Amino acid sequence: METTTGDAAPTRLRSTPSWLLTHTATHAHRLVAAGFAEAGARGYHYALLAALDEFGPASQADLGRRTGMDRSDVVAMINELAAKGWVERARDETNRRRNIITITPAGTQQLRRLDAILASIQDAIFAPLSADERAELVRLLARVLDHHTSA
Amino acid sequence: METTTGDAAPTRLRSTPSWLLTHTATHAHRLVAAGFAEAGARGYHYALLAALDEFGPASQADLGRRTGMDRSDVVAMINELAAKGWVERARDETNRRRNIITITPAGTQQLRRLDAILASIQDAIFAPLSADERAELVRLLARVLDHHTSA
DNA sequence: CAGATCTCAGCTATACTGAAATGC
DNA sequence: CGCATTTCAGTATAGCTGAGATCT
Repeated sequence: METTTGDAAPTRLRSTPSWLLTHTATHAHRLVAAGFAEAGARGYHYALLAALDEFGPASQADLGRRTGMDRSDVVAMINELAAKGWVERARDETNRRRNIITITPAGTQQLRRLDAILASIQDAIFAPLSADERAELVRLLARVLDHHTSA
Repeated sequence: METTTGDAAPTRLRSTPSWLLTHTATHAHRLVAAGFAEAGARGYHYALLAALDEFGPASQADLGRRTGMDRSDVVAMINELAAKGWVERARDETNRRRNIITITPAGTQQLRRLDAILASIQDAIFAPLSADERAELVRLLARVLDHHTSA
């Protein structure tokens, strides 16, 4: 049997935007996590590699701010990424409180692999939406997110 | 300092629908959980009370299917709801494997309280969207959810 | 000294699995 | 017997807190 079959949800829930949001997010998260797991990665890995690829070497605190991750989760994830050889951690000699995290060539390769995986999973998740609808969804969600982060 | 301030996220993340989805869901979830906590409740409580109110007395298995909750989480949450006097648990004598869960008058009252709390939190979460946009968001999310549940 | 950074230990909630007990 | 239901014990992950060590 599937996660949920038949039996409609209460209309109170189905008409509550945040309920729809958290439930679709749960389904999406499950699919993304499963896809990444086959490549030996997690969602957090992708977020960190993407930030390093786009903005260049950065401190762990910067990475946390960029990706919305907690400082202690960044520590743990950089440990994993470094163990797999996807990033390198070096002390910043100009400010010795900091580590400078750099993506390696192998890390860049892994990022490309994850890009491909993620793209196909997005298609699976949002299959019932047209390209225009998907873009509209992105626009609406980005507006809501900005409201809560740039406040 | 806030959860996230300044520092833009990588465009790879900001243009990935499922990333926007899970992050907005996280913010929404945090606000809802905080609001419900002040009333001594959780999101799970609301879902169960809403199902009981709309469909009448039901077994725990039914409630799980209606609300998308796991069977073992239903057990734990019904324990809490029963301890607070918001539902009653009785053995179904026509099928003694089952419990029949019934919402109490106090439970109905609590549901109304939570309705009011939830409505005001939705307004806070989706403040940057017009009524039309919010409705569009609900429509798009419902389509995606249906695709993954009624499959 | 205040404040930033990194790290570790540990907590909570969500979502889920496996297995046992009971009953149809 | 197979199957559904309830219950319990336990796991994994995300997100977060507090505290200490180090450095500016």
